[in-house]
This record gives sequence, structure tokens and C-alpha cells, in this order.
Amino acid sequence: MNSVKTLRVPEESERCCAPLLRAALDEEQAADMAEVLKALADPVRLRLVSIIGTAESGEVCACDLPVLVDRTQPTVSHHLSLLVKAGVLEREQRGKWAWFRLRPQRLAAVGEALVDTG
Amino acid sequence: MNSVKTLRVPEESERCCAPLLRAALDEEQAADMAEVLKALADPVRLRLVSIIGTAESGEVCACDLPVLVDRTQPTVSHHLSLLVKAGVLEREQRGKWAWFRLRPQRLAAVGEALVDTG
DNA sequence: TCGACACTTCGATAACCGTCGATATGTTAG
DNA sequence: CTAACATATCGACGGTTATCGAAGTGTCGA
Repeated sequence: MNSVKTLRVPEESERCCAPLLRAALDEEQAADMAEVLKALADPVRLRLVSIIGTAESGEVCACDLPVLVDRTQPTVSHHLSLLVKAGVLEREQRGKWAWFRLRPQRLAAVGEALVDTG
Repeated sequence: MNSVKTLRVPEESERCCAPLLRAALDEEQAADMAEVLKALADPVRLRLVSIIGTAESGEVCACDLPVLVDRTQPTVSHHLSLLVKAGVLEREQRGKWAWFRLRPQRLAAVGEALVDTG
């Protein structure tokens, strides 16, 4: 029988964060998790995530954000790109505007890694 | 009737983190949450939390930690004091040794703030 | 009282980060 | 093509942080 092994490729959301309280994290696991937490550990970025994640339509135009978080456009752009790089947001270019939406898997993954007590 | 209003004092674990995805965080909520996340967003501190939080006995002597995370004793002491200050660990002095244990409410609070999607 | 030990605090250093103004890139309308 | 606009990138500045060795503090046993 030609059984083909179905390789389960872990999704990004699964790869990012081993549970904190099941076994002592090794250096690599700790570094991976710290990377995502660092992306979230800033008040402006938290507000951006919160604004985008609670938007009625599920997405927000970058053009609206500087006034909402009271920072200049380059600063907001910088924070958004960090959040995209960390997998927390995704970016879509539409015409001259950039739209951002939440990638909820990432938040869920890191949240559960913190809560999961075996 | 002399009705006395029972004031519900929020516990520390409740105060720390408003849910990210129920309504847009204001500046103060974002700052509070960022403070706890900053305390966790470092690989050495994550390993310390993980080591202490998974210890059989529920507590770990500071004396054992420098070798476990491969940092000098002053550096470990610094990280531990940040974690205590953030409410993630608690410290108890016993004789000349300092013992640390997890305060699980804090991790739970921040984890749930990330996961809670209303 | 003294010495050994556990830990904290201090001071210094190098790296990193948030922020901004200026500039570059890219898109659309005319 | 050009002007206008949205966004990204650059370069700089000031503040923060992780790290270490050295020195200080507190505790215990002899």
C-alpha cells in the first residue's frame, strides 16, 4: 500500500510560543516567545492592535492611525511594521492606502502560552 | 436602613490588564499592560519564570538560578527584582537565602487580556 | 567578634528603542 | 508627465536596558 505520510506543517501561530508553565523553556523557546512579547510590550503598539482588532469592519486604514494614537506618521509606520513582522497584524495595500487587520492566531498563541498550566 | 456600600477593591491581578480586543485601550490601560508585558519580554526573564513556575516544590532558591540561565549572580538578581516588581514572582527571605515562587494570577491576567475576544 | 556566604546595589559600558523631521518611494488623478 | 498624496525609509537624538565587576548589606556559624 502506498501510504503517504501527511506531514503536519505547524502553522505560524503554533510555532511561536511554547507554554511557559509546562516545562522549563530552553533558550530558543524563550527567545522566540520574547520576540512576540517585545512586539506587544509598548503602549502605542498595544493601542494600535486594540484599535485595529476591535474595528467594526475588521480593518483600519493606516491613514487614520496617527491622530488616534497621537504620534507622527513615521512613528506609526514604524510600529505597524514591527507588528506585521511579529505576525500580529497583516498588511494589505489598496491603491495608495495601506490597510491593516489583526491576525488573531498570534495573540491567541501567546496568550495561551502564558495561561496554559498543564 | 443603614445600608453600607461594600466597596469592591480590585485585586492586583484584575487591575493590571484590560482586555485588548473588547474595546480600544486608552493610554493608561495600554501603559499598564505594556508594563507587565515588558517584564516578560526578555528571554532570561521568561526562563526564570518558567523554571520557577514549573519547579516541583513550587519554589526555587535564587542561589540555583545563575547557572541555570547562564548569567552572573548580579544579573539574575536584577531580573528577579524586575519580575517581583511586576507582580509575576514573589520573594521570601529564609535565612541567608532568597526563595522565589510564581504569582500565577498575573500571568493569567495578562494571558486572558490577550485571548479575551468578547 | 569575625569570617564566610547570599544577595543587592552601584557604576560603567555597549546595545537597543521610540521618536521626530527630512527625504525617498510608490500610486493615483488630471 | 506632473502634481498631490500615502506611506516607508533614513539619520539623528535622548532615553532605556542588559550585562558585568566591584563594593555594600545582611545573616549565620564558630
